[in-house]
Amino acid sequence: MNPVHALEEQPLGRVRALKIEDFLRRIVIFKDLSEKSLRLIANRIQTLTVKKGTQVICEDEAAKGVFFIHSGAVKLTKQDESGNEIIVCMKQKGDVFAEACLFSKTSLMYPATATMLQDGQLFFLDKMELEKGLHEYPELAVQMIQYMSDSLREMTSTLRDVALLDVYAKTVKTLERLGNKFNTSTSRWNIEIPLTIQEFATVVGTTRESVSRVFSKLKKEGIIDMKSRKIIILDMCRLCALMNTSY
Amino acid sequence: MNPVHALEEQPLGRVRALKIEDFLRRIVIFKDLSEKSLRLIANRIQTLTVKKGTQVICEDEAAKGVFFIHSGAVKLTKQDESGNEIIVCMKQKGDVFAEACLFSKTSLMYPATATMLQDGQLFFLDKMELEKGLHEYPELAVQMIQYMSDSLREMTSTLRDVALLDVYAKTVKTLERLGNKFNTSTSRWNIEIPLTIQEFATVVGTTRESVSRVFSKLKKEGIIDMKSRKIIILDMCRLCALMNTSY
DNA sequence: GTAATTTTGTGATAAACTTCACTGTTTTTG
DNA sequence: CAAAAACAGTGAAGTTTATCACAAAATTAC
Repeated sequence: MNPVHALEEQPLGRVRALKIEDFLRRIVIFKDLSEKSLRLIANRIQTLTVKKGTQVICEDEAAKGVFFIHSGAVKLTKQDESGNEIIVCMKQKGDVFAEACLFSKTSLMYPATATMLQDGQLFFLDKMELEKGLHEYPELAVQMIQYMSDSLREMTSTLRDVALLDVYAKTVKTLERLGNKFNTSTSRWNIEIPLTIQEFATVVGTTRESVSRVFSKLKKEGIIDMKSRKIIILDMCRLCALMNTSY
Repeated sequence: MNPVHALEEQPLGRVRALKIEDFLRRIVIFKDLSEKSLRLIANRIQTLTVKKGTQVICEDEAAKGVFFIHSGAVKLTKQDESGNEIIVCMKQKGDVFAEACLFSKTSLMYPATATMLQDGQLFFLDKMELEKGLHEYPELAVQMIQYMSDSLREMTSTLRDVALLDVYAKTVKTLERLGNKFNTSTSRWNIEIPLTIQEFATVVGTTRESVSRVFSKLKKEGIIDMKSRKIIILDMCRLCALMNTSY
């Protein structure tokens, strides 16, 4: 029933015995936690190895706990009654998800469905354990508030874009946003996450055909390119310029 | 420059001298705070009396602090470059707003514009003071996390609706949502906040004309009514039923 | 490496929604 | 309470976007 139990739990190879704390340090909300507190939390953490396409949690399932991404990427989606989907957020290494279930009295369910976009490893922490931790370690609570502040901020901006912009502008803005978030030091602006046009369209909140048409234009102008499910932004300057001009 | 300073500060009549703590208790995040902690926070609180239509904060203004609503209602809006507006959230007595500026390193600006929908009184707390409080009082931090969890949850649902539903369904859902949130004990499902159709349309994320057409239908069917800027939901059952049928 | 499967591109058509224009109604203001 | 201002209703026209259909390309699986 619960996907978490269905997932293969694996001790991070030989590394686990060494120091799971070192991995937790890379999670944004744990970065400033004291050694001692971190060790106590590390004891409660479960490690999960998950393949691309696996649905980690489902939006109508009882919320058991919170996830941290050690590697890989995750899309958070919601559906309407007819099964249409929107990606409300994408998360990557260092991020937290399902945090909206903390202390929630509004609902005992997860707020969204989470699906792996790449193979990766997740840390899982039981809701009650994390809640206890937040009570006991103010540094942790502060980090969580900071993380949630940023999430709220990002989401209000997304809401504005989805509600007010036309397909062309939304697509360009999404490209810019993802290019800024999911690049690596070696690839300055590429979106280092495998995304089909279909999936990209559900981030934008439109159809694959509409996105395909916009992409065709941008490719012709030499602004973007696609190689093996990854979007390459060839000219970020010109891409940004598109948003400020009336096209 | 800063609206906060431009607002009339007024000592809540003769009441201030008595106990501002009693008023703070009605703010959701302070409800379980210890007497002592609450008293310390109360000392830092500024009280503001604000008229309907006043813009309390602006989305491109440096974030000075967080607001709590003692009475009245507030709309939080964002705009795109062309000046089109969307209401990302509506808040009422007991609620907090501008909380997304806490600890934020992403931006030093407020995340949205806040405008009074009714005359009311607000409490203002400097960002740094509240951050200090969150470090010192774990109960407060926990309440804040809970509040933010609920906000995140609500916002992801809003995003789904705005992105996936058609105007008719969005309008009906918005009616239902506001009816559940802004009623009073005496009026079971009415929206006890003065809203023009124009404003309602910016909550839904569409034009006033479109909402007007939907409202016309719903009035004709005896499901809703409007009296002096307030929406009356005559038949909540039938309204909800509309969302589950293919109309 | 080839077949099977999935994904994509694009024209044509249809539907939904916005915009415009204007009249009528309600609310506010002095 | 009357005049002014703001807001609302509605048809018609125009635009944008979704949907459909199908061929082509890319990716995955064996």
